[in-house]
Amino acid sequence: MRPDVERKVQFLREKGVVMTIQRTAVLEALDEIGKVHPTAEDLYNHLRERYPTLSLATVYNTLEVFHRFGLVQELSFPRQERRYDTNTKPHPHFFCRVCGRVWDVAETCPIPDCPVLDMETMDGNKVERVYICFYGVCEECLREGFKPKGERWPSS
Amino acid sequence: MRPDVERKVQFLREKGVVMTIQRTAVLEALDEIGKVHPTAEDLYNHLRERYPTLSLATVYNTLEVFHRFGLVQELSFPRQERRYDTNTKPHPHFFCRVCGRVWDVAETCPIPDCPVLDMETMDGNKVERVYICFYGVCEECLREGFKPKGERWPSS
DNA sequence: GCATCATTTTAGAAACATTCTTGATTTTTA
DNA sequence: TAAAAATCAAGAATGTTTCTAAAATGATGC
Repeated sequence: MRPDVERKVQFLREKGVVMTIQRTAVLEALDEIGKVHPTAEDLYNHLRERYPTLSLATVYNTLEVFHRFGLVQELSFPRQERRYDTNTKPHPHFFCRVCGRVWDVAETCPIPDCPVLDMETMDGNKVERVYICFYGVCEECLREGFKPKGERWPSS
Repeated sequence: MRPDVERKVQFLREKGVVMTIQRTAVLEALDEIGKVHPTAEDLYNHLRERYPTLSLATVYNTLEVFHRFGLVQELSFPRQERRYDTNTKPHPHFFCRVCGRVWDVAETCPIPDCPVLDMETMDGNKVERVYICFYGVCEECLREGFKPKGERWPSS
């Protein structure tokens, strides 16, 4: 088990969460394919082979637990399944409306420092998190003439 | 009919969109309750009395047309119905995770100028829109001890 | 203004993602 | 290892959004 995963298992145990095979499996799947910001079903498909009796509902329930304990961030885009991000620090995403992929912008193109990202309250409202998302068409889809790449992520 | 609505009716006609009573009604409803960033159902409920035969599907279809022609922006939050915003210019929102309300931040607390908001391309990807959302607990819910206010918007 | 054709609306069915329920299984505790 | 607590699997249920087909409406040409 990767140390990152081990650490999260430990963290959850300390919080009183019963760490079952399934929950650990979802942690590992997130570690393996988390960078694509997978949906619950992506994780389920990734794990079915290894854990044939795992059910999609368990994946959803598990992700809800992880979310409750701050291990994952939920992302929602119009006409898209909910996605999960293991990086819970605020960081901007790019969402390609053609192929439907989502990725972390900072990886490829760092954002200039912006005071907006650090506000803790706004006009009396408590800010717990800031979402920034660039919405548009990715380089690849631009080159390929806006053709969506799969069944899962139709253009909209 | 308010001049704002009139102008949008005109705009859509020029684009070749058949302007029916229903479509105009949805434009008016957006004009009337648009500031709360309503869901399709909110708009439907707002209009049912005036147009008893209007169907929810028509509201959805109509909003899709408006979206296609750039008159509304779709907003999506985890565990929430899709919402529609008549302000299609990028502007930050606040989403209260307790009562579920969404509002425009700029109205109450202007955001400092931020270079991030004006990027047209990022690393070769075409940026068409930038979403910024502050997520947290609103002033009122803080005061009232995190009690959700209605059936429609449970805390999550 | 009327006939024709295209488009839109309605109502309900369907699809889809997500959540809930129940009994079975596993884990924890002692 | 037994009893209690928590979780899981499977499928049913829910809620939102989309689709379908027939009826209604709107546009166009006369």
